[in-house]
Amino acid sequence: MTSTDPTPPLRPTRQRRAVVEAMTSFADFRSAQDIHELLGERGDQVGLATVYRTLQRLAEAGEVDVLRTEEGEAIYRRCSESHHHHLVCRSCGATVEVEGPTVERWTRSIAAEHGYAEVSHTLEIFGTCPACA
Amino acid sequence: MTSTDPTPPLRPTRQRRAVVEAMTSFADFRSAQDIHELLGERGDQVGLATVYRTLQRLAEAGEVDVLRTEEGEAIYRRCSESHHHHLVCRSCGATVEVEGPTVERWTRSIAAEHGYAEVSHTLEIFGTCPACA
DNA sequence: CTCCGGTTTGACAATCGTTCTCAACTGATC
DNA sequence: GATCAGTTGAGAACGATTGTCAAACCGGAG
Repeated sequence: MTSTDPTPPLRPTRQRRAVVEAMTSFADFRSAQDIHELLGERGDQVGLATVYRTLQRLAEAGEVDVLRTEEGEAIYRRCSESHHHHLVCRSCGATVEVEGPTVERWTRSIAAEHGYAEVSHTLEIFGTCPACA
Repeated sequence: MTSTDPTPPLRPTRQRRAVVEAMTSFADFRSAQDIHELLGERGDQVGLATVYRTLQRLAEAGEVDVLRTEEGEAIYRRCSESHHHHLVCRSCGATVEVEGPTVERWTRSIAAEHGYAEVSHTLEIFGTCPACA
């Protein structure tokens, strides 16, 4: 913890590039397995373990968002860098990134009111999108 | 789907009572396995599968809240009946139920703005409680 | 009280998403 | 082209959760 690199150099391998690229090919949340399958169909053979590893890295780096389905499965989606939330269609998965000072302020004040520090929060909105209505 | 009971009668067995009672003995979120263990320590021997089943029933009935840990594990906690959210201590798990019209209004308006209907949402706030600070 | 049919239980197997292992491989560097 | 840390992938291992199914249980009818 004194002088070692916290993040060792990342090599831009064929597999990593393939995963990153695949992430740009859809706009909703997909599971690691889905993405693995998608890669296969495209002809980019990538091991399942590698897909998991890569998604993890991307998530840590804040380049993809991770959500949990009701069943506890992790699902991923590329995302913008700033803090935001999602409005997700329950039926087709169509996702809109949303943000706004209102919630941020509200959560902060609620936390402060109870003396909680280092506040973070998760918020997802679900609904039926216009196309699926 | 025509005349069958959607919810067959629930029998108040020893096991079910034990689980319900155990749920009142702590205020933070616990995993099914934790609760199973807790029951064992108390002397209330209940099968793990039964604990899972019972917690599921309770959750469906809205008598307990279910959350997912970062790792995807389901954790449970008894809760009040009305819609609310949680302010959870990252370090000790101490939980406060919070609510307020602000977020409810905000999510509704955001959803409306994008034409999403039948809106619901999940929101959890994490922080360090005063005792752990 | 006893019998009966549906409910519940629990030990154990089976799923399934995810992570681990480890030998083979790759790419940047000298 | 030799070197070496970072990577990969096949398959085993894991851990939470759910399914299976025979035995135990319960409450009402007789």
